Amino acid sequence: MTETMSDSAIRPRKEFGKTIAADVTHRLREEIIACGLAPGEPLRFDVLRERFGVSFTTLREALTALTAEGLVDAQEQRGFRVAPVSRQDLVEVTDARVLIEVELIRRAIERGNDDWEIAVISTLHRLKRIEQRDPEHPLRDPEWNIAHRQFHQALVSACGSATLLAIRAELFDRAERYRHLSANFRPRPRDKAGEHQAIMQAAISRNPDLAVQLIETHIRSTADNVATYAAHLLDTE
Amino acid sequence: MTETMSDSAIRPRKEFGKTIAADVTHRLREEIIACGLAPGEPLRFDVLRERFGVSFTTLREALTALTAEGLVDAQEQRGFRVAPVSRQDLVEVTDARVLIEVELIRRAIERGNDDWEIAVISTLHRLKRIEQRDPEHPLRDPEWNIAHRQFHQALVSACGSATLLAIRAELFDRAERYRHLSANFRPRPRDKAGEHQAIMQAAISRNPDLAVQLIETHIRSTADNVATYAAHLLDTE
DNA sequence: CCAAGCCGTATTTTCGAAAATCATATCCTT
DNA sequence: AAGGATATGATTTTCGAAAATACGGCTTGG
Repeated sequence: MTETMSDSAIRPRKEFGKTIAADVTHRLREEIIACGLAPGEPLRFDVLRERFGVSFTTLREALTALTAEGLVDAQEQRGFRVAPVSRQDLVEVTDARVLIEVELIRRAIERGNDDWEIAVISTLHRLKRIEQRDPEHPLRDPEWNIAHRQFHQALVSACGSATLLAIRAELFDRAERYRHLSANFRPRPRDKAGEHQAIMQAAISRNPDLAVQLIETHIRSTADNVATYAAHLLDTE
Repeated sequence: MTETMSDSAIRPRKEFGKTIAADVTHRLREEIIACGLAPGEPLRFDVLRERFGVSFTTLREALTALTAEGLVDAQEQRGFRVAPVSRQDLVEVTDARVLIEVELIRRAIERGNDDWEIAVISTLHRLKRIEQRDPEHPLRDPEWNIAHRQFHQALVSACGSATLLAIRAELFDRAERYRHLSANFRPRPRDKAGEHQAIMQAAISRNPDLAVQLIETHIRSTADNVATYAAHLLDTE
């Protein structure tokens, strides 16, 4: 009876109705995206078992799921490692994102209703609010990352295709890892707040061509930034 | 010493260097695509364990991988089932395929070299050869399915993006399942051989606009066929 | 000195039993 | 008799031990 849903003493909280494997998958994904586990780093079972407090099999399931998402690299019979990064991969992910996101923003603008507009506006509002706390290093703030993800998610959420949304989400995660990779070396962030604001306005005022152009620029210039400031990490691999 | 690599007496062959889990994933994928396991059907461990001769954990890993591919549906704490089919899902998969495949065929035509042309021509040749064996029911011939997959794969293989190729392959598999779903009810196949031939010629003669148009028609008319002849299976779910 | 094969160790992969969770039928209470 | 709690059986989920496989150093023969 003293057991509420969040006896978050230490680790072993686990949301109701969810499997431990799904929980570990989620936590591992976050760590890899945040580059707490470096690209190319071997993922040894002993170490992970210690860190997450679960058994071999459960870990294996999580690693298999992340392999399908492109965040982990399975080397059969020789274990897993964090998916390596490369300039080529960055280019591919960026291109794929542009292709898909551009299409989805068009569909969303065409189909979005009141709820969609409200979601776009409110997620941007929260993002800006959080941004004010530390305008210099937003990427270091986990809450900013969540809010940022949710804003971009909201923008395309009305596109009408769960299939394409799932693919988009996967590519977004892979791109976010590259952003984190370069975050420590980037001198100062460019005017992201302004860009997000402009995208929101183009979307809400139902101007698909402008929105598409802004989104494409947003994605490509972020990738260019990564390629510049993480160059030393991309060429060695 | 009598043990060569293919002592394919019964089941337990396993390619060198591969894990059992990867093998089971592959076999399960094929069965689901061929609708040997019906859409929506519960995937009980006891049954699968019997059928594939592996343990709980190995099965779980395979099911997790297929869940990420959209062929299996995980219901946390309540097991797995074959991903259900629906008209909506068919439309989404078709749309996504057109979006991506159209882009990839353009890139492949622009970048393809001699090896690419040879691959396209030879995979089509093999497909036609196999097709002659049973022109009425090609889908029932596993070899035709493989050859068909390889021809479409070859067409886009020179696109230069492993990322997009992986996404394309996933969508192709999901679409192929729908084709098998309606195969038993389709009166007679339309002129697929001719369509493939035309696509090949447009690609090799480096006519991207024509190739794109043919591919889009090819994909959409296949989907329309499915929607028509598997209607009773799509509306009930 | 080098190459090739071999052995011991480190690590992954697989298994089946045990724990956790869900679904169903049963039994109270009102 | 209806509604709700509870026990029971079926099924999934998790675990750690055991088997399989890869890695690295060592020896041996040329």
